[in-house]
Amino acid sequence: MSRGSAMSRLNPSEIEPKWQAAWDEAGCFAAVRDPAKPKYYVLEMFPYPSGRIHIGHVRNYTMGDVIARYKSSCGFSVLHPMGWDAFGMPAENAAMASGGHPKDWTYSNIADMRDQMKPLGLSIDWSREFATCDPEYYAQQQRMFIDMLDAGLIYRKAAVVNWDPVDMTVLANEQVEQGRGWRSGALVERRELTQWFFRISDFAEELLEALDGLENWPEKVRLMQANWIGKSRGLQFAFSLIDGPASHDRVEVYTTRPDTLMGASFVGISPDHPLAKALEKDNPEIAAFCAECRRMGTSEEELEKAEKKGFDTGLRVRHPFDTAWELPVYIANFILLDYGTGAIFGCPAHDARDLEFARKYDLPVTSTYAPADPAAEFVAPEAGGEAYVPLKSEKVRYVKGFAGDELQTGEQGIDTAIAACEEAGVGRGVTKFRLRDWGLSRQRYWGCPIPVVHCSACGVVPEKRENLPVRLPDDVSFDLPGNPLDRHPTWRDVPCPSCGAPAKRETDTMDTFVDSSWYFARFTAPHADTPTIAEEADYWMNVDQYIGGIEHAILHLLYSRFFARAMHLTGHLPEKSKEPFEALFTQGMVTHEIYLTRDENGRPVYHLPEEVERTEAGVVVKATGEAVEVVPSAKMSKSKKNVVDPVEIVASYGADTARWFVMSDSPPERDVEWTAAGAEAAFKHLGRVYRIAFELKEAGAPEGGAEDTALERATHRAIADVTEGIEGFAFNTSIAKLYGFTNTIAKYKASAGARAQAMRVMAQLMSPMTPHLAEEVWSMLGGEGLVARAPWPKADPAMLVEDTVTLPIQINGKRRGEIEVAKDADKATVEALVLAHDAVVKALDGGQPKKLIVVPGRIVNVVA
RNA sequence: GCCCGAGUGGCGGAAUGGUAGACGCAGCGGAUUCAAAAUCCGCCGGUAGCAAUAUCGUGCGAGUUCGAGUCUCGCCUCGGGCACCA
Repeated sequence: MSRGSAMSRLNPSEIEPKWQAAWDEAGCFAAVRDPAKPKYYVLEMFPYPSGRIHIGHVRNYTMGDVIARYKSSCGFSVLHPMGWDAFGMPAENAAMASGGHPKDWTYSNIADMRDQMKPLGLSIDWSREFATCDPEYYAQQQRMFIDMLDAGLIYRKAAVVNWDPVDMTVLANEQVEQGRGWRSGALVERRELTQWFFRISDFAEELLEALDGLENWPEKVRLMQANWIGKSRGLQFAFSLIDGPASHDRVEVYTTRPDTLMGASFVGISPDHPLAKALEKDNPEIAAFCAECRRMGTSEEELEKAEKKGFDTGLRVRHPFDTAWELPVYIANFILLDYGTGAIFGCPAHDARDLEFARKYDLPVTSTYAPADPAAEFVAPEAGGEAYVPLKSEKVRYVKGFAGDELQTGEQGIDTAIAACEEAGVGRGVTKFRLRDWGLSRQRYWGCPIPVVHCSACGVVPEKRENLPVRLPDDVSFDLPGNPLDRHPTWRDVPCPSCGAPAKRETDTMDTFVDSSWYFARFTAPHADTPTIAEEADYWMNVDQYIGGIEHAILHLLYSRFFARAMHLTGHLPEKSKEPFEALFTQGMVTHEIYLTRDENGRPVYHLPEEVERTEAGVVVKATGEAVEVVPSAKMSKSKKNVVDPVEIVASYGADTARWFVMSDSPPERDVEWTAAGAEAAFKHLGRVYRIAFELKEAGAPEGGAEDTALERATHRAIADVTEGIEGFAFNTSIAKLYGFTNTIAKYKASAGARAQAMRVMAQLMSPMTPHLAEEVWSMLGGEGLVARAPWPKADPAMLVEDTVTLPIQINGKRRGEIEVAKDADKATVEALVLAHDAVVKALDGGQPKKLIVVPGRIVNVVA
C-alpha cells in the first residue's frame, strides 16, 4: 500500500494520541475560575476502582464529556473532574482472598484504570483528581465529622447488625446468603452494637419539601425519594395492657389507618420491642421465638419476603373504645422496631399481610368498610375473600366506622377518625416518617477512621483538630477473623485528648457513603487544607449536571442532599448548595448477550463473546462446534463472561468509535446492548466522514455549485437538530441527524467551498462525541486553531424555514391522502383544498363533513 | 412482599395527542473489480394483490378523543432499589 493511500484512511492509533497531546499542551481542560465567564460544572458519578474500566463507564463518562465539551464551546468555564470512590469492602476481600494490602490493591487499581481511561480522550481536568482513601481527603472528612458532632448532627445509639459468629465480623446484607455468612457458612445472628448515626431524620420534612424544587431531576427519582422518606399522618395511641410484666401497663401503637380501629383483631410487637424483651426473660418459649426472629437478616426485603410468623404472648390488651373487648398480643417477625413505635394493631380485613397472619392464627376478621356501591361484585374478607384495600381517595361505605359519614373516602375516614380519637382522649394525630437515621459505623479496616477516643473518665472525646488525620495504620494483616484495627498492638492505645489519661481509639470506620456524600464539593478545591474554600465553592458550586446510574436514585443522592445541608450548617458550603445537584440524569446500563452451554450435570458453562461464532446453523463454540444458548441483553457480569472490555475496543477501533457507538444506538436513560456489528458500523461511518474530508482536501469537489444554498440550509438544519439533541440528552437522535447530514453532503452537488464549510460544521457538531476525528477534519479543511476551542455554531432561523408543507388528510382518523400547501396558508384555503380532494369528495359522496379539523402545519381530519 | 421504571419491524431504536417505523444494523438486489476486500446505488413491518391499493399492526384487555405508541384504569413480562455492595 502506498503512503498516500495509507493516509486516505482513518487511522485512530495515529491521530488520537496526537490530538490528546495537543489538548494537553494547550491546557484545554484545566478548570479556571474566571469570574468574567459563566461556569458549568459537569460531574459523572466517580467510579469504584475495581481495576478494569467497563463499557458502562465509557458510556457514563462519554455522556459527561459530550456535555462538558459542548458547554465549553458555548463559552462556559467548565469544571469536569474525576476521582475514585476508593474505600470499601472489595479491597479487604481481595486482601483476605489473596493476601496483599488493601491500600496497595486500591492504588494499583487506580493506576490501571487511569491508564485505561486516558486514551478515551475525555476532557477531564486531571489536576483535580483524588481518591477518597487519600489521607488528605479523609483528614477533611474527619474534620467535618468533629464539626458535625459539635453541631449535634451526630449521635450514638444501639443498632442491630448481621453478625457472623465464626468469622467474628459484621456482614453486609449482600454477604448474607440464605441466612448464612458467605465465607464461613455460619448461621448469621442479629446483634446489637452501639453505633454512630447522622440525624438525617431531623431533616426528613425539609428533604421531602425541597424535592419540589429539583425541577431538572427525573420525576421518578423524586418520587422514589419521596416514598423513601415516607411521610405519613396517623394516630398514635396506647392499648392498656392487662396484667403485663412490671413497668409495662400499655402498648403504644401507631397506625396510618385509624378508621379501621373497629376492625382490630390483634396487637403485634417487634421481637426487639422492650415488652418482648421483658417477656423473654422468664419465658423460654418466647425467648426461643425471639431468638429465631433474630436469626433473620436485617434487610427489610428479607423481613418482607419471609413467612409471616407470630407468637401469642398470652397477654391481652383492652380496646380503647370498648374496655370489655380484649385483643391478644403477638410478637411478630415482620414488625420493625425502628418504624413507628415498633408495635401495631392488625386489621386483617384491610391489610393483606394482617389477613395472612389472622388466617394462620385463627384470629377474627372484621370489615370496617365495604365498596360504596352495594351492587358491586365483592367477596368480603370474612367470607374468604381477599383483603379489601381500595385507594385512599376512593369512596367506601363504612360498616363499622366510628367517625364521619357512612359514605366517605378513606382519606376523610382517617381525618375524622383522628379527630374523634383526639376528642375522646384516646390518642393524638401525629406525623411520622419512614426515613431512619443514617448509621455510619462500619466495623471494618478499609474506611475513614472515626476520629474519636473513648476515655474511661471523660467518655467519648473527639480527637483534637490539630492531630488530624487519624491515619489508618499500614501494618495490618487479614489472616485472622475480625477487624484488624481492634487487635492492632499500638494504634488503639492513645492518650485521652481531654485529660491525657490512657484511652482507646474508636475502631469503627465510616460508611463509604460518607466519602461519596461530599466529593463533588471537594473537587472545587481538591488540595485545600480545609474541606472546601469559600471562593472556590461559591464560584463552582452547584453541580450543573450530575450523571450516574439509576441504582443511586435513593441512598447516595439522599445522603448527599443531607450532607450538603450538614456542611452548610458547619460552614463548609454556601446556603445555595443545600441542594448540590441542579440537574440529574440517570443513564441505563450497557448489556450484552450471554453465551452458555451445559455440562453433563446441566449446569451452565459460560463463554466469552470471542469464543463463539455465528454460523448458518446458529451460534456455536468456535473450538468445539457445540451449540450455544444465547441469553439476550443481560447486565454485564464477570461470572457470566459477557463483559466487553473497552480497552480492546479502543485498541482495535479507536476511542472515537467506542464513544460514537455508546452514544448512538439507545436513548441514554435506557440500557444499551453492546454488539460487535454496532461497533463495526460506527467505525465505518467515522471512516466515511474522514474520507469525504480527505477527498475534498485532495481533489476539491467533483462538480459545480448548483446546490450550494440547499447544502447551506441543510447545514443550519443539522446545527439546530444536533444542538437540540445534546441539550435534551437525546444523543442518539443527534447522532441520527449527523448520519443524515453526512448523506446530504455526499449527495448534494455543491462547490468545494460550500462542502468545506459544511464539513467544518460537521467537525464541530461531531466534536463532543468524536473529538479526535473532529480535530483532524477541522485541521484538514482549514479550521482555525483547535475545534475544542472553537465557538459552537449557531443556526440561522431564517435558514430553517420551509416554504411549503405537506399536510396529510385523514378521513375519520385514517390517512387517505395529502396536500401541499404554503407554510403560512390560512385555514380557509386549506379547507377549500381539502374539500376538493378526490378522496374527500368520494368519502363525502356529495354530503357535508360532520366536522373538519385543521391543525395548521400538521394534519387535517375530515369526520364524514 | 413494598416502591420506581421499561415493553414499537429480524435487531438497536425515532415520533410537541396529529402521516408509526427517522437513523443505524442485519438481509436482499445492483454497480465497480479478473476476483475479492473496501466503496457506491436501490429495496426492505405482516397479510392479500401484477399493480394501484386495501387491511392488520407499538406487551395484553378496557376506556377518553375527530384522532392514542403517547393520556386513564386493570393485567403480563423484564429491569432498578429496599437502609452494611458501590
